[in-house]
Amino acid sequence: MDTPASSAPLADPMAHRLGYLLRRASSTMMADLGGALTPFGVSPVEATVLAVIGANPGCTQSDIARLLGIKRANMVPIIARLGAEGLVEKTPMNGRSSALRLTAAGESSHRAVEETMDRHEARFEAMLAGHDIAELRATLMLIIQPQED
Amino acid sequence: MDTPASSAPLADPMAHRLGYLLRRASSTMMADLGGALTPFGVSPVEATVLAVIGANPGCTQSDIARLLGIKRANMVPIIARLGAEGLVEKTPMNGRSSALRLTAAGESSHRAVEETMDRHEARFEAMLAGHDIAELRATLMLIIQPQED
DNA sequence: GCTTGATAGTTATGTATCATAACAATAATC
DNA sequence: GATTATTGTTATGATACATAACTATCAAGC
Repeated sequence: MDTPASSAPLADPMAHRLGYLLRRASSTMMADLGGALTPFGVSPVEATVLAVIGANPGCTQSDIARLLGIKRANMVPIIARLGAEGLVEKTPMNGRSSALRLTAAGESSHRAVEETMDRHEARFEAMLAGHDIAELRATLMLIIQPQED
Repeated sequence: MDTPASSAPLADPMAHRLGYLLRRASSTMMADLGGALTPFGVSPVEATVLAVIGANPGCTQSDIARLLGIKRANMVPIIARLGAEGLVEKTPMNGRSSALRLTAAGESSHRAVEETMDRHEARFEAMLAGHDIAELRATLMLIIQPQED
C-alpha cells in the first residue's frame, strides 16, 4: 500500500515544476557567486548595487530599488554598508534625494567585482554547452514581472 | 562626463547576467506561489515538503533534506509546523529515525496544494508560449548542483 | 499665499530562508 | 567492545524580504 521509501531513492514530485527548478538553479548560482565574492567582502546584492551605481552615476536609492525590484526601505542598510566601507558616496541633490557615486575605492572594487561576476557567469555557461543561452535569457525575462512597490 | 541618470531610465548592467535573471525569475514565481497558497496557510517550502512526503510515505526528515537541498537542521521547524497543524505524523522507525506520513488532513491539504501549484505553473507556462519549456527545464537541471551537506 | 498629493529617505519591526557548530542517541562496522 | 557514521536536535547568526508609519521635500492647483 505504502511505497517502501527510505533507503531506496526518493521520488521527486517537484522535478518537473518550473518554479522549483528556478529556485534551485538560482540558489546554486547565488551560493557560487557568494563564495566567489567573499575575497572582496561584498555580498551578491552589494555587488549588484555597485554595478548599478557604476553604470548610472548620480542615481538615487529609489532608482536602484525600482530597477532591482527591491523595496525602498531595504535599500537603507545596503547603501549604509557600502558607504561605511567607503565604496559609495552620497551628495545631496535637491534636498529630498541624494546622488550616489562610486568613490575611487568603489571604482576599483567595482572593476574587481565585475571581473569576478564575468568569470562566475562563464563558469556556468560552460556547463550549458549545446544549449541556447540567449534563448534561456529571453525566456527568463518573460517570467520576470515588474514590481509595483 | 557623468551620465545624467536620475529621471532618465537607468541602464541595467545586470540584465545580461544569467544569475541575476534566475534570481529575479525565481522570486517572481515564488511570490506568486506564496500568494496562491495563502488560502491554505502553507508556505511554498511547506507545500514542497507535503508533496515529497505524499510521494514518499515513510521517508525521513534527512531524506527530504537531501532531496530538496535543505540542511538537516532547517527541517526541524518545518516538520514541527506541519506536525502542529496536524498535516504530518511521525512514527518512530528503528529508534534513531522517524517515518513521516500525511494524516487525513494532510492528504486533503496535499491535494489542494498540488492543484494550486498546477494552476500556478500553468499560468506562467502560458506566458512562455512559443518557447520550448522542456528545453528550459533541461537547462535549469544542468545548473542545479547537488548539495553535499 | 496655502493646500493637496506625490516622492525620497528613514525607522521600526516581523518573518522566512539559509548557514554553522555542537550535542545526544542510535546504528553499523571492524 | 571501540570506532565511526547517521539522525534528529538545539542554539545562534546572517541575509533578504515585507509592512507600516513618519518626516521632509517638491510640484500643482486653487
